[in-house]
Formats: sequence, C-alpha cells, structure tokens
Amino acid sequence: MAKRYERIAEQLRQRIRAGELEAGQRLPAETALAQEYKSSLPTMRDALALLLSEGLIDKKHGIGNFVRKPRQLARRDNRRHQWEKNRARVSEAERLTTGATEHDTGLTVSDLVFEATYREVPADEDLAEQFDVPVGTTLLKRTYRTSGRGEDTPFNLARSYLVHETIAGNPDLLDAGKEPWPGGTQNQLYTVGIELDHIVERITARPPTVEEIEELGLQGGISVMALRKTCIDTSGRVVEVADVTLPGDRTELVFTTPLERW
Amino acid sequence: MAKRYERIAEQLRQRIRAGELEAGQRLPAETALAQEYKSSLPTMRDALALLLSEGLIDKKHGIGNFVRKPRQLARRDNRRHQWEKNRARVSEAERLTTGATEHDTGLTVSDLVFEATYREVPADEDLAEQFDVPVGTTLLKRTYRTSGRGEDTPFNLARSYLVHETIAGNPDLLDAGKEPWPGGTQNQLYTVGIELDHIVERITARPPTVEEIEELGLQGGISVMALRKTCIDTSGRVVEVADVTLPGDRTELVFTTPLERW
DNA sequence: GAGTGGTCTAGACCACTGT
DNA sequence: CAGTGGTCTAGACCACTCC
Repeated sequence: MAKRYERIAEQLRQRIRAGELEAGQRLPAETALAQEYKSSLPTMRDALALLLSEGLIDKKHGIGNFVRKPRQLARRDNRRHQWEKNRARVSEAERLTTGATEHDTGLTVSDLVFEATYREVPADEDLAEQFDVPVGTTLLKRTYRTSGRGEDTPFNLARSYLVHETIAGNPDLLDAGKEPWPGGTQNQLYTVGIELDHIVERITARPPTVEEIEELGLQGGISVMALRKTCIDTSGRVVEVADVTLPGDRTELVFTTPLERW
Repeated sequence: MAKRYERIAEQLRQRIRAGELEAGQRLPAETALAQEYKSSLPTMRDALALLLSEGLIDKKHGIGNFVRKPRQLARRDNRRHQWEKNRARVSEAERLTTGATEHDTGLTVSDLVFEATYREVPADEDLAEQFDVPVGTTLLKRTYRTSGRGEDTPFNLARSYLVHETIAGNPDLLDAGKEPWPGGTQNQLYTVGIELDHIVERITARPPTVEEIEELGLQGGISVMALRKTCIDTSGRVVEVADVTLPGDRTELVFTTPLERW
C-alpha cells in the first residue's frame, strides 16, 4: 500500500539511525542505490528528496549525498527583548563583550560574523500602514545576516525598517560603518530619546523564496519561519518593523508569557 | 537560466494573480497544460507541485487541479493565556458563550466542532523530564482537534499531558464526557487549586508526518509549525505540557512581549 | 576525463471520481 | 465507462567537482 519511494526512504532512514551510515559519510551513488533497491533512478531520487526534506541528508551537486550531522539549533527567546532593553543604557565597554545573537546561541562574540547594509527607501503600502505614515515616507532599511564563523550558512536574514525622520537626531545611526552591533537597536533608539514599551511578533511558516534558498543554504522542501517584529514605544508609536527569515530546520523560537496573579 | 518548471510556474502564477484563473475554478488537465506549454507531463507536474507548496492551488485526485480560495488565517495570540486565566473563575453560564479557539479566529462558538479523547499513558523519557517525575508515571493524555463547522480540515491537532495524580482530586477532569471546552484547561486546574504563573512556548517548523498530512488535510510541500506549550504554576512546578501541530499555511502566531519601564 | 547529481522527456500503468 | 491525477520506468543530456 505504501508508495515505493516511501518504503525505500524508510529503509534508508533505518540504516542511518542504526548507525550503519554514519554522520558525515557519503551515501552510495544514486545509480548504485537505485540498482540496490531495484528501482528506477527517479524513484530513488524521490526517496532521497524525502530524507532531504527531513534534514537527514545533504545533497551536494557533483560530489554526492551525505548523512547530515546533527545540527545546532539556534534558539531565539523573547526574553532577549528585556535583556536588550536593560543593556541599552550600560557602558559601551560592557556592551562590547556580548551581543543579542550570542544570547540566543550561547556562542561567544568571537564566533560570529555579521554583515549589514543600510539604504534609504520609500515606504510601501504595507510599511506605511504599520508605521501609520503616508506612503512614500523615507525609511531607513537595514539588512542583516548573522552566522557562526565556522559555518557557511547564516542563522537568519533580517530586514529592519525605521522612519528616517525619527532617528535623524543621531547621525551615527545612518552610518553603516557604525553598525548597531553589539549595541543593539534599543541602544540606538535610546540615543534619540526613545524607550520601547512592548514588542509584537507575528510568525508564519512558508516555503522559502529562491533568494532565501541561496542565502540561507536551504535544500529540498525545508521551509522557513517568517517573523515580523513590531516595536512600540511608550507613546504607543510604532518605531521599528523588522522582517526576519529563519531556517525552519535550525531554529527554535521560545516565548515566555507571564501571567498576572490572582 | 531559470529551470523550465520554474518558468512555467511563474507564468501560471501570473495567470492566477491576474484573475484569468479565478478562485475555485478548475485548471485545464495536466496533459493539456503540458501541451500548451510545450513541456512533458512530469515537468508540468513539477511546476504544479511548486504552486501547490505555495498554497496557490489544490490538487484533487481523479477530479482536477483548482485555484485555491484565499484561506482564512487562524491567529493564535499569547494574550489568550491571560484571557483564559481571567475566565477560569467566572461563572459557568458566562463561560459557555465563548471558548479559546473562538478568541483566535473571531468565530462564534456555534461555528466550531470539537473532538477530544482521553487516555492514561505512562510518561516516556521526554515527558518525565519535562514534568520532573520518574519515567512511567501515569499521565492523562488528552487529544484534541478543532475546526470550523463548515470546513473539512481542522485548525490544529493537540496532545495535552497532565500528571494524573495532581488532578485526581476532581473526578470530572478524568471524564472525556465533561470535556474542558469551553471552560478551558486553566479552569480545570483551578478546581484542584492550581494557579498558573507563566507559560513557555517553543516553536519549530518541520515537514508533517504522514498522519498529520491526513488529519490536517495538508498537500504538497507545506510544512507545519510544532508548538510545545509548558505551563508552570505559582510554585514553579510544570503542570501541563501540550504539543500542538498547526498547519503552516493557515496559521499565524502572535506574541506580545511587554517591557519593564526605565 | 571520470564520476557525480540535476533536469527533462516519452510513455506505461494504476487509482480515484463522476456519469 | 471516460477522464482525471498518481506512480513508476528507461534513458538522454546537462552542470558541477575533483583529479
């Protein structure tokens, strides 16, 4: 009853979990596997595509298929926001030792590579509504990419938007050279007198775009989590909107909700 | 440079977005489409698989492919937890009017169908660690399924675990006939003197299992969000662990994080 | 150049649906 | 029964990697 490629995939899964095929090891060639399991090549490739979507193997064009090493999960905890807020007013020397991404992964700051680009863009309809400003208002768009130094693929891609006018009081904020790490965005906002009151995060899962497949090094049917973070200041104004794309197979989001006592 | 099936998919996407192919309408047969786009059938099927994974079409075996109607998003907001806690002590009459799922979707209680099964199970290693009890401890396992009355597919699947001993004080809680809706789990716990202090939710995205594909009516490469909710009471004890599976294409999770003032 | 996976084709046969 | 999508095969040719 089960389909042929599912049965083959199940047998391969067992060989992997039994340790017969070890992590990092190369699988036999697809043609050889097809012969071994008495199937056609496309059917064997369907089976391998299943394992790929489950994150059990890596496919490398021109080289082979490999048993995947157990991955390191990047954890993103909403307590990071309070932590970042607390840090916003401490000394620069203290801040330099650790940044927000390290807080998530437990890595030290020296393990991280960080890239950022700054651009001024007009607000589209979506962002104009979020910020409650007219369409076309000048925004500062910052694009981030965070990754482990040893790793080839980033943990996340982020696009952050701020209304240009609200932060123009501090010229440093418009300079990509003075990137906000490890000070953090809340520290930047502090320099222009903005205090955050609460943060709303919306999360959906969807298949990655072609750019995200390339930039995050995704393979097969693995999907991404799209997180939109909206920061609201103490006057109720939206001051930052950020879209973060997280690889679904390497990320765990953690949210703690405190409850009022009876 | 772009692959053939990607170019075909892009053309079909445009025809759908332009409204040439309307929502609910049947697409031409795959063989006809293959001829129209001068491709082989498998290539056309690859293109359609892409649209399927993006949620743009539905495939129905033996009938045809259909342009998908814009889906209703189920929203799950972490403010629901405080809302549920507040409700735990109000009168039954008041509680009967609305339940937690209605709070998410904006539907009224009469639009919902709800199914539950109760079972006693021994704690496996994972759950024993979560609850900090010995492996094999008796747990009450409740399985839920929530959906719209008109819809054929559920919004979510949930498996909730409670330590049997901690709730044995109220026999009603062990009876599937007195299901916890619309009272809610926090109301149940209130009857045995438990007050929740905070809730931790962990979220990952992954491809669905075969059971989840069937039960949630998922198609193609659509993945699910797996949410593990852990409820901690005022003494710091874990009193409930729930695993919720949410269809990635129909769900939006919303988390609000309040920040302490300076 | 030899070996690998990636894309695409042409077509057989099966399973499901509605008449 | 006719028409639909689902699975599987056999094989050509291309793109990438390493020697």
